[in-house]
Amino acid sequence: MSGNQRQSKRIQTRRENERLILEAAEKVFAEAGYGGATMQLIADMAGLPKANLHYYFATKEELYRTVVARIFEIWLHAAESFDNAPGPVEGIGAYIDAKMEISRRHPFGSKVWASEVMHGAPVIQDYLETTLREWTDGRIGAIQRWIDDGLMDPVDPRHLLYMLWATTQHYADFGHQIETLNGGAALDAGQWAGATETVKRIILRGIGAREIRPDLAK
Amino acid sequence: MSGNQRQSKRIQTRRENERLILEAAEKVFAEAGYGGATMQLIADMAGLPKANLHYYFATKEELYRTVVARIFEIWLHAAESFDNAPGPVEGIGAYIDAKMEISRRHPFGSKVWASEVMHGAPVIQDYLETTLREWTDGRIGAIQRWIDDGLMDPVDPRHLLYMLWATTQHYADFGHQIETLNGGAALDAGQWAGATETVKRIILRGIGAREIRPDLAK
DNA sequence: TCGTTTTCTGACCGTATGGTCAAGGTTGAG
DNA sequence: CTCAACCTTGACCATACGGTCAGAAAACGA
Repeated sequence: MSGNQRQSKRIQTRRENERLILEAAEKVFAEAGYGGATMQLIADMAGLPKANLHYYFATKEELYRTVVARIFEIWLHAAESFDNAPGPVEGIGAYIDAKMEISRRHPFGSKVWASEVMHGAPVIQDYLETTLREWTDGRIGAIQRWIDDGLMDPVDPRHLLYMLWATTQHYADFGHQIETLNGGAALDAGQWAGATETVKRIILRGIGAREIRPDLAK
Repeated sequence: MSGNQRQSKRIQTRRENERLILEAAEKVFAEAGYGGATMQLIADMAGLPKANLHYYFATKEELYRTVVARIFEIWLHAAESFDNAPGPVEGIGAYIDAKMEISRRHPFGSKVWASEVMHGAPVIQDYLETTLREWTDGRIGAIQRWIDDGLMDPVDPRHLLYMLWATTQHYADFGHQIETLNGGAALDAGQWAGATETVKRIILRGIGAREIRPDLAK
């Protein structure tokens, strides 16, 4: 209860409002698209007057950029699960787990990202050409090393990555379709686990991923 | 050169204009989203005055509905390749071929469909609940029969279908990202073939699909 | 307490959009 | 040729949107 770390009320309010706005914006951009989203709708959902949004974010595009950048951060963080794995079973398995978890917990963010890329990545083209390309090249190298080490079949690493992205993100981006085909109900915890297991199993078996067996190592 | 099948000029012009409008609309809706698309932009791309669009399609929404319905037709047609296949190798293989071909030849349509579903399917919810659900249930039955006949591993057919949709449509919907990671160039014919083969191989192997061997049949 | 900085907000503005309309042009059957 | 049905289009309209702004309110340092 002491005064340690007490934030000034100004900073506290600023953070809280920015959070409210960004969460509302993420949802509205995801559900209506950039063109269909209106500042008024975002303001209403955040519980703030529209003019207040423009106080924190000068323009609609700036707000959108901030939303997309935050999503990219989450994406990058999940990508770390790929690293430092001894083989494809651990690395790709953990990556699928992480990306399925993102689809489940951040469906709006995933949709905003998908929408952005589908429309030609007008605001994050530079991310694609720098950070994403570097990350991709690095992971391609890792996969190739696993292939060379005989830990999996020789599969084009690039297309394998695309498959991983596609299958995991599908559960967020096409969640509405999946929900409809599920009788109108969202997937429950067990169904999410089943989806994750099925995806992991098909892909790991499909690439002929082999467990590392230390007893066979020289 | 005879007059057989000569269309009256009126009908001819009507068809041509509707085609021009629908093609332009598909592209604009795909690139800008429903909210971002404007009738003026579509009109310019079709080479017609805006008022003329409203003569053929009363409202923006009606034009959009028509575009989406056309895409669904293509989708359904490709789905036929699943049928009458003796086993998963032929059925799923042909389906992947067909869907990859759609992604390649109709990227705009695929994006419009994806966008529509991502936004909660406001105009095609009835399709999802009727035609798509029936088609899906039928295919789930076919897959289950293959499993029962020992032609593939016991895999949840539902998630397998989602994987097929996700991986194939990804090449259209996320084509811009793939292009960027491909050094800024669209996939050439060889790369498309490589993608198709990789997807087919990983999935068919992943589900343990076995060729039918007539010599082993009773 | 006082003055300054930051935050908040209703009212307002210019513009772009979906849609309308009336008048003129074109086509084709009788 | 005639006339009705159909097609085309520039000009127009109401609305909704992103963005602005002046002034009130709150927070803060001294």
